[in-house]
Amino acid sequence: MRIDPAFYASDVLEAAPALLGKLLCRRLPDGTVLRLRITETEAYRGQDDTACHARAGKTRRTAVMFGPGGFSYVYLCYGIHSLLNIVTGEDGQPQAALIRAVEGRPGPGRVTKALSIDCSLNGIDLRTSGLLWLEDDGFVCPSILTGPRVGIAYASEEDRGRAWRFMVL
DNA sequence: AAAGTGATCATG
DNA sequence: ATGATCACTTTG
Repeated sequence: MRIDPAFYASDVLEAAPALLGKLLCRRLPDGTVLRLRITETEAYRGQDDTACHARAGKTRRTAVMFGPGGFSYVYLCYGIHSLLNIVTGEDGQPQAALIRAVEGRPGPGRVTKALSIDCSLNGIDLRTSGLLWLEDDGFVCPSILTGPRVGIAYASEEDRGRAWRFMVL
């Protein structure tokens, strides 16, 4: 079943680890439905987080992060890879959880490749969309590891040190 | 170790 | 219009 809409309003520091074990679901243009279990996420939290895209304020690209939780934030990284984030939190607080890996697909670029996700899926309402959504099948992760986020060398030392990366064993 | 790739955003 | 900057992957 689709996850509770209220889930998306929670703070990203709760939501990002809670996404582990959930099913990322995608209906392809040909009608095929793919379901892949989330195994790794990272939290990006607010304008004070120097690693977060929202740090410089609201722009066209980051606008969806400033809205309420429950929407997709997809952007192109390094000219090649589309990266998928789940926007969380209340309206006005820019937060999102990056989906870094799903079962059998380590790497945020591989996740979107496996599910055929690109920037055209930015801003999707995950609570109602038939193209992209999340499901909870009751699976509970046996244990969760945390660590520093990846690829944010430009962030402040303090923010680089935060253990906002979450992975299943 | 480093290329490859293109949207994005701040400059002018 | 131009240029720097990337929440990555693959190849050697």
